[in-house]
Amino acid sequence: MQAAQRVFSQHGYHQATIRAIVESANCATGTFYLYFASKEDCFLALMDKLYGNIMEKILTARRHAESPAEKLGRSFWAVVEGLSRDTELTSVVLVRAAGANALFEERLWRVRDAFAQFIVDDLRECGLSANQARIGGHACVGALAEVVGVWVRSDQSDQELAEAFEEIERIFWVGWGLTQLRYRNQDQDGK
Amino acid sequence: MQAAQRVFSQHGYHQATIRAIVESANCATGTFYLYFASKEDCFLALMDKLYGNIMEKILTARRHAESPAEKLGRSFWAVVEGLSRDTELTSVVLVRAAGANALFEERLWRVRDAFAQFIVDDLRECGLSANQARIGGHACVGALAEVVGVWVRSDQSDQELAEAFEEIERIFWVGWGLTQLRYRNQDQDGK
Amino acid sequence: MQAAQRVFSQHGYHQATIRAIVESANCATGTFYLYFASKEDCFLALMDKLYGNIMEKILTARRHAESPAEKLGRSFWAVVEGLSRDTELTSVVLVRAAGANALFEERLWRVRDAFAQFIVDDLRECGLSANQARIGGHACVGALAEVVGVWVRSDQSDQELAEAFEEIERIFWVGWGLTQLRYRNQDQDGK
Amino acid sequence: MQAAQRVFSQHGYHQATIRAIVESANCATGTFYLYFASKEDCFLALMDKLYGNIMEKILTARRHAESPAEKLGRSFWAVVEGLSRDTELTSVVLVRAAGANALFEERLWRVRDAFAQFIVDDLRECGLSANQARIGGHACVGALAEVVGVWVRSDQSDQELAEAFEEIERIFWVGWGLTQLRYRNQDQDGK
DNA sequence: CATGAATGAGGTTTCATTCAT
DNA sequence: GATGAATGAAACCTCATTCAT
Repeated sequence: MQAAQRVFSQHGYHQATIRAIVESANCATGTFYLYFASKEDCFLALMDKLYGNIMEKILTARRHAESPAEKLGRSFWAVVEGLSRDTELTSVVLVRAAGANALFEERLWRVRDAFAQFIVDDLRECGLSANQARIGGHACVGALAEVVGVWVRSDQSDQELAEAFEEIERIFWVGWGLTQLRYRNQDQDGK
Repeated sequence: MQAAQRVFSQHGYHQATIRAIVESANCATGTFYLYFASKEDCFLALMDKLYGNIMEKILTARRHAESPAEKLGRSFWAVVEGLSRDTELTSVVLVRAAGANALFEERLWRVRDAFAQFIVDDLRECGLSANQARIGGHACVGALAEVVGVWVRSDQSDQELAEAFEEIERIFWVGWGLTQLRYRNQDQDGK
Repeated sequence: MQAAQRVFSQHGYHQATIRAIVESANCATGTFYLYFASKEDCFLALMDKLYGNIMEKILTARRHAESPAEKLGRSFWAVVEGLSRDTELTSVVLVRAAGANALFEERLWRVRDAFAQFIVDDLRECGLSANQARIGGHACVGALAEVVGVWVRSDQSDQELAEAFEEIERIFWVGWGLTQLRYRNQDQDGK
Repeated sequence: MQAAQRVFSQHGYHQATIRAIVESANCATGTFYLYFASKEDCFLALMDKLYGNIMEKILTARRHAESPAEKLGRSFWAVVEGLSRDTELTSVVLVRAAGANALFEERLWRVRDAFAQFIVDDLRECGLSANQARIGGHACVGALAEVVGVWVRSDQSDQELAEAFEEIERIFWVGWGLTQLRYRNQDQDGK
């Protein structure tokens, strides 16, 4: 029934009607309400699904990392993997959620802050100042989100998104004065 | 009558009602429609106001720049000035517009792309590869937008936003291998 | 200022806005209300203008008639003259008034009944039964109104309307068993 | 749900509110929109209902007619039957539709023209000139519509309408020089 | 006399949600 | 569990009318 994400992805939250969702899912209106308490709840479930996926990947990645720099690198690529898994879902959550609803917005920011906080913590452990770390965390999340937004709109391949992330990684690593450890390549090898 | 931005800023586009706007403006419903063709038109006017402001600042700044690097630096700070002039307006356009309406979204991306394009052009002139320039442009816009989003939510001072921009400037300049010329300081002195 | 009839004629009563009327009259909204108490009042004034014209013509025509049959014939042609004088006004009153407003409708019927009553009275004097006279009166008014409606829509010439009236006159006169006295020709000659 | 015709009949198109209609139908506002796309659509459905009824009766009547004169006579009485079936509906369509809306008006004229055309065709076949036939068709439709309008306003019995039609038939048949075949009587006998 | 910005009641329409079947 | 007809609150927008200038 999560093919509601198709409708949200195409029309956005407010333009999407329950009717369109259930038609897309080939079921009746009432059936929708067996699985979701409300339209809002359905959207939140989609948000949670994406963020759950990503957070899980991040946490797994970090468990296997031995240095702060490795944690940073692996977290970074965990996000890429999570976002590029399902373009539609990513589009819904990253692009359609923002101005739709106070609750979505709040949750969206909470998760972006959480992602940023991982980076901030790692940067601190890598020796950067509190200010540099804090700003760097948000800047990095913003940069990633923007290229994902561009990628989602333009229907580029996963490969192109990965290249963009590599360049962002390069910029930030150099900017932060870190030696780049290319965890991404190792991830790819492992696959 | 643009104190409609107050209501949009507080409630977002869809939750904002014409009634709330006119009550906030101490006028009648019909009066609103003397100045705006529709609710959508009103919101677009706010978007155009902010973007007009910023674009004007950028273009002015670029006219006085002599090197690509200077253009890049001055454009960067023009955006800061434009965004920090009016927190409420910035919040409306950057945060509330995204998922509200297909038209807003499209216009929002168009402007973000336009901003990114300035950076891309300058980076190309500075000798970076097409790919690096393109990705760098979007990444930079994303980083700036993110810290503005954080700033807007947290009611920090303009000074704190400026510091964040300085750090972002530093990261990207180093990441791009450019020598930083600190146009911002000169701008500030000039004021 | 009665060029309000232009707007009513083009758009009908409800679709016509005061704004359109005053723009067409090159004056301000307030000025409209110096001459008419309300939109309804303005429309009623147009109705009264047309019916006043016609009624006056009828009464004049009847004063010069010596026999019931002559009264009938002359009344008949007075209506034609009145209606064909100003196509636009005729269109407004005959076509646009009907379903627009209870008051218009009531007045419209009152006048049609008044016209019919002239015919009824004359037919009675010509010896027809009460029933025949009553039905004949209404039928005749209806027939005339219909061809006027067709004429108004099709922008035919006055001559064509006159021909249609002649044929209607012929049908009814024969149907009523009256010898036709061709008062119309005499009217035309007099002009 | 076509008891919306009750409200249209009482108040006319513009004065009739959806609220009044649904209150009269003892249902909710939304329910109205389950069955009609809009207020206009609802009114058009009523128009089509009446005209569909009448047209069907006419076509049936004409199929069983053997001579042009018989077709003419039978068509004539088919209209009477159709109009007198439901006073309210007739009142809505014939009286309330005219000036209410450009679309209604256009459709109203189209149907009146269609009715007139039947008569015109038959008259041609009966040997009348093109001009006589054309004018006669419209005049006849107008005469019928007028007496129906009077009848609707005065709450007379069906019998009185039928008598009026008989007299109109008589006038036009004599006026056209046709021998009257009294198809109506046969219809009535057959019932 | 003339103006036209301001008014605000009231209309149509949408759509998330419910609940009897 | 599944259905979908019914609900009705609430939103946007129009436009005849007023009145201070």
